[in-house]
Amino acid sequence: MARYNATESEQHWQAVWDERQCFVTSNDSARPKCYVLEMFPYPSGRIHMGHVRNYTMGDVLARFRRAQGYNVLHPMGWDAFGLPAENAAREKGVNPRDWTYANIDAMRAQLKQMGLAIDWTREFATCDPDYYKHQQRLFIEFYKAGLVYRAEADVNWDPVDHTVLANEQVIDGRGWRSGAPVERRKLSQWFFKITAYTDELLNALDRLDRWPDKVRLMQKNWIGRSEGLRFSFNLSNGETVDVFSTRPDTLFGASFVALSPDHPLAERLAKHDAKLAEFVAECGRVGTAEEAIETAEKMGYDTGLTATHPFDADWQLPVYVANFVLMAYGTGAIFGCPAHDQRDLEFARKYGLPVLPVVVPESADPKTFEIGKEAYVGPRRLANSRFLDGMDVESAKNEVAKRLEAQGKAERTVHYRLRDWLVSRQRPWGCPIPMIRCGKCGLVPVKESDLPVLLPDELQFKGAGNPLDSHPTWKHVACPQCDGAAERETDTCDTFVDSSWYFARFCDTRADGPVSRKAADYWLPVDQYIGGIEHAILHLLYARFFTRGLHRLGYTDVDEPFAGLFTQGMVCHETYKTAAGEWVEPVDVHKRGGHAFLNGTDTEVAVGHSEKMSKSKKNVIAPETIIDQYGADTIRWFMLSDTPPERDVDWSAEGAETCWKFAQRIWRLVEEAKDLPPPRTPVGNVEGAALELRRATHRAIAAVTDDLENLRFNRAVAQIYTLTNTISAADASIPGAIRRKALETLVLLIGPMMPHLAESGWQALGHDALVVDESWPKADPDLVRSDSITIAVQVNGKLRGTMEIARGMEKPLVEAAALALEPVSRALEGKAPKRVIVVPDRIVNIVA
RNA sequence: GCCCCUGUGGCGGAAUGGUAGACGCGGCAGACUCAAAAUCUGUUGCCCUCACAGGCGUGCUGGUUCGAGUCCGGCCAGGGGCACCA
Repeated sequence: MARYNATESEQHWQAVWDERQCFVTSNDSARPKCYVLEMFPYPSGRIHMGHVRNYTMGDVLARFRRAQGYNVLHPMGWDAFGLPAENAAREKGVNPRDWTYANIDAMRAQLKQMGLAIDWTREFATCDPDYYKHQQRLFIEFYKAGLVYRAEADVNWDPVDHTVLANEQVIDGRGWRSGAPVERRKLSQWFFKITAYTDELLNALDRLDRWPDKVRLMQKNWIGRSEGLRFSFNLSNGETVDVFSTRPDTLFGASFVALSPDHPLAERLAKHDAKLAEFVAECGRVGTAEEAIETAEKMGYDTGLTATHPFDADWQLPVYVANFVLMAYGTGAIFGCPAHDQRDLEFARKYGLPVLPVVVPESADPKTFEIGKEAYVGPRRLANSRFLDGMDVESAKNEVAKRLEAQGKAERTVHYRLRDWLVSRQRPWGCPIPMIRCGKCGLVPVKESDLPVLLPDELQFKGAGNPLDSHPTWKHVACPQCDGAAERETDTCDTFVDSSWYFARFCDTRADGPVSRKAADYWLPVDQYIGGIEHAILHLLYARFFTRGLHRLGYTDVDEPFAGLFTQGMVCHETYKTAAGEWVEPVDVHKRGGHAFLNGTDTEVAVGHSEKMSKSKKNVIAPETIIDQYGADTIRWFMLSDTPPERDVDWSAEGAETCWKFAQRIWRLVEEAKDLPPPRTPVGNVEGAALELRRATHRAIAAVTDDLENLRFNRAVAQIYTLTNTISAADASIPGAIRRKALETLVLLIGPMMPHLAESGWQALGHDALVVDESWPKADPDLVRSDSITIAVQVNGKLRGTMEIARGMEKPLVEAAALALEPVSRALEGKAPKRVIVVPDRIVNIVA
């Protein structure tokens, strides 16, 4: 019997699918649509296991939906702008464009080897002028619609990548790519007005019911809505200062007012107060890095001013400038209530300010309750608060708001953590921002007829700074309005802009405008989006915002780009380290008796935790080596087996071997079944073992279908193993036609997961058509549920036996049968049962 | 610090409040083989037992229930997100 030759078979079927254009998708079909999308890759040069896992899942779903009769859109493209190309340019002297397109060619070939059911006619890269010209047009349209603006702001400066970063791109005070501590700089930059949609982005999360709760929660926290009261204090110098508080109920516990060092009032006061100026300057020097913030002590400067308590004209509070008050949140000023806010407490202790509890826990006595090192932030009753005494926190908040509003001093407001999206990057390998700065006319968009603003062919990467800025001619242009000498914007778009609308472009990649309304109406939203959890905030939030922008501009009717989201886990692998502490690659390691050694030696290496595959830990397995050895179907099967798709999976050589053996096993079954009579051959009455095989087949169809619908690939795999075992065990007593039918069903069921093997098997079984053109098998409900079932019999909740009964058997009969069981009477020890609970077709529990 | 998630055999993991451990890996025993690989068959949570029969088991601890891996409370451990956001 010939072994299954995966390499040969896979090349063959990929060529066949290609020739017959099996996966080229029409925008015009009577079939229901299904848009399946995986997050498109950055063209680093080669695919990694994370890609394999991601694209396998999407491919299974795309093929499954296709077989179910959907018109499936499953495209692929390249997130092709970004820093690695610039780094390659700097290190190797290549052109970033050439480097990028060469990488795309290499990765496309690798993806094709995986046998993905992708419509390659829709492929594009974000660095294609034909893509970014539309992005430039969108930028201008967003600008005209008031969704883009330029402003001076404190920005996050990455000193290694020499660019500014969005808030979302600062992780623990460090740049998301470089890992360098981010510095604060005041610069004039371009922003997308994502805050125009804050409420919508927040509220719509509730309707994204096919998104993971975790991602929705992360976005919710990121947007960070808090309701509170904004009100003003009268100051001793005749001015007023606005503060924002979510806890106005604690107003009688106030012991100071604090301004941010960046507050306009603080800056004004500093002009006449050298010590204050020095204090403000020092606050500015403390970085935003995590350590800096954690270790930074609460520091304040007493301005000498006082603020009058809103409810007591005789009550004066000192006004400080304090380093822990952020200008960017709320009003940049607070009232400090040390008893009920940890930061205020630390500040008050340091500067000897009063700490008066005004909310007291139920268990405590208001007269003796004291605050120690921890502020009390719990619920219960107001105390020491005049007209608020005895109220609960919520009522007190309302009462304060009501009274201050009546005085015209306050307003109930909502504040958010979310800031506008800073999109300018001082990088040359990105989509040029299509704006021109004219001395006379100010900021002027590039004329539509002048789009695209193309990147120059050659860029000089010598020295620091943006090569677009230092290019001899590129930035010098005539003003589109006055025709005078003007300069181009040399900043480019954050690459997250590129990925914020690519899914809409896929709907019609030949559209004259950025997005074809007709195609978008047909395809959007994406039915199932699949990618890594690391994009839970950045990419997914930006894409949600951008889709709203597209809606406003009339390109689409939808607000939410991704109706279904699935976040897959990472691919991990064991790590190996020598005694000297150097990482060792898995290919250089072999295992013997539970220990690992360097190949060809007896030098033991330490086996470390399984971690995400990374170059630095040298625990990367290149997918192409696995595909070369076992074929794409094996690696695909591995990615689907055992581990639930949302969890991290451990790659293992043994596991890959197992998957390969399973492919061979299927092939053996096919070879053995070749000469069996076709499934339609009359077999007379089907009963006994033959009926059981038929039932097992239909149960498998039902189960696999249900599991694939819900992306439970690991369970679908288990169901397929079960059916395979049943088919293997079926002997010659079962009519050949029924055995053959079972096997053919198995071949169709593995179609989405191991598509090449399925085609080979289908062909070997005598079919002329392709599996990709076959319909998904349908389970017969009558065969899925059997007539007799095995139910459990418990005594006092303990299993004492099982019995096989007819489905739907009447309760009294079931009860009698259960009581007649020998283990039951033994457990009862002659006692009469107190009560018998019969759950039809499920269980009997006898209470003794 | 705040918020969230997860704890099940040697391992990956199954299990609408109803027979815990499906399926896979690994182990053990056997068949085939001169032998090995591959393949096939059986077996495999732990304890006691020759066996039958028992007992114990889903991080710990209470509770709800005829019945809890699943629901509720408290703890412990691991992971993730946010982090001077008033």
